Amino acid sequence: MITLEDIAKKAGVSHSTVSRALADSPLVNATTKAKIQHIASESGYQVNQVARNLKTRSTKTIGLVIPEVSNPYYPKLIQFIADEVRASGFNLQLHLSGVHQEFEASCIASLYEHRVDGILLVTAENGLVAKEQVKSLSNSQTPVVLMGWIEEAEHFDIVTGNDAHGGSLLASHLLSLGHRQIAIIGKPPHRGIFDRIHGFQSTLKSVGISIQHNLTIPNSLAEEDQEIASTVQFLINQPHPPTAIFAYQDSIAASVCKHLRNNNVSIPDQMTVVGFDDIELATYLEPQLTTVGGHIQPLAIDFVHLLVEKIQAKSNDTPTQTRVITPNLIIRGSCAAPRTSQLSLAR
Amino acid sequence: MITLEDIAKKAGVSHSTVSRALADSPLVNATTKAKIQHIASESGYQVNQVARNLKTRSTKTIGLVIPEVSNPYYPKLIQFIADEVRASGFNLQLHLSGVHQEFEASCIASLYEHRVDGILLVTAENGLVAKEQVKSLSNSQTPVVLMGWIEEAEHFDIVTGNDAHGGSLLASHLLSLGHRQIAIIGKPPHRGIFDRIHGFQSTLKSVGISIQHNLTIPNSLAEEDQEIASTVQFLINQPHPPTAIFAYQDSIAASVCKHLRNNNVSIPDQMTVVGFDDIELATYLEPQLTTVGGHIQPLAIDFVHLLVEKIQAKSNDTPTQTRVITPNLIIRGSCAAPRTSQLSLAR
DNA sequence: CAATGCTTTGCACACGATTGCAAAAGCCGT
DNA sequence: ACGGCTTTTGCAATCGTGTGCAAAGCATTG
Repeated sequence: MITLEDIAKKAGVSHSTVSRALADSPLVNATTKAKIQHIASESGYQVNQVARNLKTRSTKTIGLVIPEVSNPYYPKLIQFIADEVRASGFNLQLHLSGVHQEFEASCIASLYEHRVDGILLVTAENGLVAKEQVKSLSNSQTPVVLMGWIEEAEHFDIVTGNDAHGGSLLASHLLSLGHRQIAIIGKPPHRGIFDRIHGFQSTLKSVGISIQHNLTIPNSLAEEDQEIASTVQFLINQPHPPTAIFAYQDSIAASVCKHLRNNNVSIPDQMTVVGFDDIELATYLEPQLTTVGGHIQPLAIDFVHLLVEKIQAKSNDTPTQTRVITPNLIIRGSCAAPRTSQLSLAR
Repeated sequence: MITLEDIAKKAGVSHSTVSRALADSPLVNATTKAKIQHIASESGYQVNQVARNLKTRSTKTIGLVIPEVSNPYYPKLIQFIADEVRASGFNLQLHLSGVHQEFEASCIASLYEHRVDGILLVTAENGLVAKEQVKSLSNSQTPVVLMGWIEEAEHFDIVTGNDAHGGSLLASHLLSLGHRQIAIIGKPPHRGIFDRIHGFQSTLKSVGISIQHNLTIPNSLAEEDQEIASTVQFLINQPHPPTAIFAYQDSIAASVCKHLRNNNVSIPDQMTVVGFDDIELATYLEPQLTTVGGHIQPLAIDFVHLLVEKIQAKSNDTPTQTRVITPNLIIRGSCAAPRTSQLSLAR
C-alpha cells in the first residue's frame, strides 16, 4: 500500500509536506506542491480514509438503516436518499435491519462503532425498536433522524408523511364518484400505517358512512397473499358487496386486483380499487392504480437535509423537529362511479 | 467518546489489559477480565472500529457496487447478497454506480480508500467501465469479483447466469406449445443480455424458424415504455402477426402485457408472452408471467463465497474463476397454444 | 551586512486500538 | 530464603494522517 511517507521519499520532502500539498494547503510552495501532486497521481496514491477518519474524528459518512429491499417502496426511497446524500458530499453506508427490524439494534451498534457522522433510521411495523440506543446516541455525539411512525415522537427528530391526509384524499375521491359501500383491506400492522386508514375512515364518517373493515395482515408475505385472496372472496360474496376497496399499500392493492381478476370481477367496472404510495408497480397494473403519492422524494430530501443540519450544528442542544410531507392524489384508471348492485347482479 | 483508556483508569489497569480482556484473551486473569468486561458494558463502551481497522489493516467489510435499485431485479439481488455477507461475518458497504455506471470508478475509488477487504461489482449495459482500476486492485491486495457481462472475461473472477440456456428453455417451451410466429421485443443493450436472445434464437433456428426482431431499447425509461407501446402496435397490426412475444426482462414483459391490453389483445388467448428473471412483478401480472428464474439466489451466494475465498486465500496468485449458474423454466399463465391467425381474425 | 519579517518545511505528537516483549508478580519446591 | 517457572501486567511501538509549533530559508530594507 502506498502511503504519504512513500511519496515523501520520492519527492525528497517530509510526509507532512505531502499531506499539506495533497490538501492543497497554501502553506506549501506552489512548485513543490505541483511536483508532489504529480508524483502522487503518478504512483496511484489513494488516501487511507481509515487513518484520516481516525485522526480527524469524522468519517463524512451517513448510515442508513432500512428494514429490507423486497418491498418496492424501500428501493424507491433508497434511490432518492442515496442521490441526496451524494449531493451533500457524504458517503452512504446502508444496513438492512430485517423485515421485522430484528437487526435494528446491531445495525446501529455497527454504525456507531464505525463512527458515522449521523444516522438515518427508517422504522417499520415495530416502531423504534432500539429506542434506548438511539437516545444515548443523540445524547452523545451522533445525530439520528427517524422516518416513519414512532412512539414518544416528541423526543426525536422525525420526518414523516401526512398519511392521514392521504387517506382523506382517497376517501373524498371515492365519495365524489358516488361510492357508499366501501371496504378497507388490511388491518394495519402498526400505528404509522394506521394513520392512512384513520384519515380515510374519519372522512367517510364525517358524511355518515361506516366501513366494512376486515382482514388481518400476518407476518409472512406468502400468507399475506393467501389472506388477501380469501378476504377478497369474502367481500365479493356478501349480500351487499362493496363497490370500492382501499388497500393501504400499492403492493397490497396489486394483490387485491390479482384476486379480483381471479374471481372474474372487472376493474373498475365492477369494483374500484385504490392504493397508497405510488410505486412503479401501480403503473404496471391494468388498469393503472389510483393512489396517493409524490411524497417519497420530498421525504428523502428532508430526511437527509435535517440530518446534515444536525451534523453541522454540532451543538446537540438544538430542539427536536418533526417535518411532515403531504402527499397528492394521483388519479388513474382503477376507479369509476359505482353502478347499483353491480356485483350482485353480475353473479 | 469512551476509549480503552477510560475503562483502564476505572479498572486501575493499563489500556493493553483492557484490550486483551475485551478480546477474551487467555493472557488476562479470569477475575480481572470479568471485572473489566463488567465495567466496559456498564459504561457503554463501543469499540472504535476506525482505530481497530487502522491497526489491524483489515476492515471485515465487503463493498458492493451495483448500478441502481429502481430496476426491481437489483433489490432482489441485494437482499440475497446482504444475507450471505452477514452470514459470512462481514459488513456490507453498498455503493450505487448509476443507471449507466457513471459513478462506477468513483465507487471503486471510495471503497479502496476505505480499505474494504474485497469488492463485489455488478456490471450493467456498459460492461466493466473501470477496467484498469479493477485490474490494479486485483494486482495489489484487494480482491474483486464481478457479476454480469464483461469483455476479456478470462482475466477476472466472474459469476454469471447461463442466459443462453435460459433463452433456449423459453424457445423450446414455445415450440412445444406449437408457436411458429415468434417476435422478440428489445434489441439487447449489451452483450450480456444478448446471450438470452442468442440462446433463444439459436434454438428456434435449429428447427428452421426465423424471427421477427424489432425495437431498440433507448436509454431513458420513459422513452422505453413509449417505444414498447409503438412496437407492440406495429407487431399486432402486421398481416401475419406473431403468436408469441419474448421480452428479455420481466419488467419489459410487464410493459408489453400492459400495451397488449391497451390494444384489447388478451393474454394468453390471443398472444403468448414470456419474460426473464422471475422478479416479484411476474406474479402480480394477470395472467402471471411464464419466465426463467431461480438463478438470482445461487448467483448471490456464489458471488459472496467466491469473494470470501479470495479474501481468505490472501495469496493473490490463485487463478481466476468463472462460475456459471443455470436458471430454470417457470411456467405460469401467460402462455397457451396458438390458434390459427387468432389475431388477424379477431380484428 | 545585519536585522527583520514572511514563507516554507520538518519535527513530533495525537487519534484509539493491537501486540511483541520485558518486567513484575505469584507459586512452588528445596 | 532463594532460584526457577508460570501467570499476569505494562511499556512502547505501530498502523497512516493531520496539524501546532519551532526552525530554517529567503527576501527585503535600513
